[in-house]
Amino acid sequence: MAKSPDNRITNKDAENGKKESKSRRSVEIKKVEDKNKRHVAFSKRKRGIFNKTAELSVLTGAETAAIVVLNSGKYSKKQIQDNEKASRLLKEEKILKGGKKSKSNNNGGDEGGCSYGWWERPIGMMSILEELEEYREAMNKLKHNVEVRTNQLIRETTPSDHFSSLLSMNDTWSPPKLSQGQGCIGCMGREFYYFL
Amino acid sequence: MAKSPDNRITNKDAENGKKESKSRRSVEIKKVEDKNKRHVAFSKRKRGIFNKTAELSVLTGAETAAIVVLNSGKYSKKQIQDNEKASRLLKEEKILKGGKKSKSNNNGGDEGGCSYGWWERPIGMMSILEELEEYREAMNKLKHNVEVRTNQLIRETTPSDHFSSLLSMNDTWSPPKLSQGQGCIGCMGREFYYFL
DNA sequence: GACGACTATCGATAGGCGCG
DNA sequence: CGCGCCTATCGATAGTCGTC
Repeated sequence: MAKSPDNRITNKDAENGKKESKSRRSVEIKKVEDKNKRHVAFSKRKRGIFNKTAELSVLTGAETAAIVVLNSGKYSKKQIQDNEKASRLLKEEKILKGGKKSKSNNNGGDEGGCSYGWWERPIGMMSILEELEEYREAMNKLKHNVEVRTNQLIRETTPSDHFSSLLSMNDTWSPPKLSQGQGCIGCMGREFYYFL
Repeated sequence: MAKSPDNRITNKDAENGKKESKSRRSVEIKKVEDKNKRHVAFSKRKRGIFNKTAELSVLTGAETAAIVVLNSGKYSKKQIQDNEKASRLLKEEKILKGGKKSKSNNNGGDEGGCSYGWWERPIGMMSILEELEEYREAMNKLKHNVEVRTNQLIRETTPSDHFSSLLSMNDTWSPPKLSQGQGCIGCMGREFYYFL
């Protein structure tokens, strides 16, 4: 911070207080209450995380996976208010193979049922992440997919390109299109994308 | 990042002239060959990803998990030996390493053969990520842990603080210290950190 | 309401450097 | 060698506007 060439815009010194400028300004890490803004942030940051995860995989050769599951308000509420209905709903959605136990003891309240983090929920309300076991097969399939495809693409393009296109198909399960990717497994909403 | 002002140096492709800037300069997303640099990048980026993942969880209330597994040389080799196909591939890999111009540096052993991404391996060489099933129980434990602890801390501090401390304990399993966290599950090497 | 595009900023991080 | 700290930059993204 000592020296800075004047060739850059350094008008940051102008104000001390964190007010609002037109764009980003030191975002506090706390639940975004505005549903719309929250969803926008979710989309943007989700993409960012997938990119980062993919990049790490490429750069270091490590196995990386990012899993992001956004509990829709509707879903959460159903789960909270009536676990039986929730179970049925889940089955209808063909997301869960079998019913998971769920307790109905919690606060509810928030429009998204996200008033507190998923890690804080009672054990009875199994996290979606805990269903990972069921996805093992899917992962194998995905791996096979990748193997067959020999996705050379990944080496010629930046991960960002892949993901920006993949991420644009919002919340839709598209098995045949999952050939490209970056060693990243992404889950959005109740749907799962397999980027690898 | 589509377009950039003209006052910036936009050398994305085929830039032979080394920009002598002291710090970061448009890092190309490809395997970092230098082992030391790669590991540094791994540490830094891993931390960054965990932070991001944690932040997303807090901001949107989504369930998020980041899994990063750096293949240690030992493990990879052992795993390879246990599989016929893999074994054969190992030879192939070594040949590849020798033949490739990129590997002429200093690493005879590298990190157990990471010359190509884990997602490219044959199915026989099961990915570490595919062992996720085994971690389900651990995840439950972790969840219980968090539930009991009622980690209020997460709401008063930035995720970064938690993680910087947690990440400092490199590759050591520390169950009792995992109470705080950020809805993020991290795996490093053969050890697993449960940040939630 | 959701998304894409743009812009101004903030945050992440590649290089360095020093320590143990 | 690995890690922490520093600094100069680059990349991610909060706000905003325009479309559908």
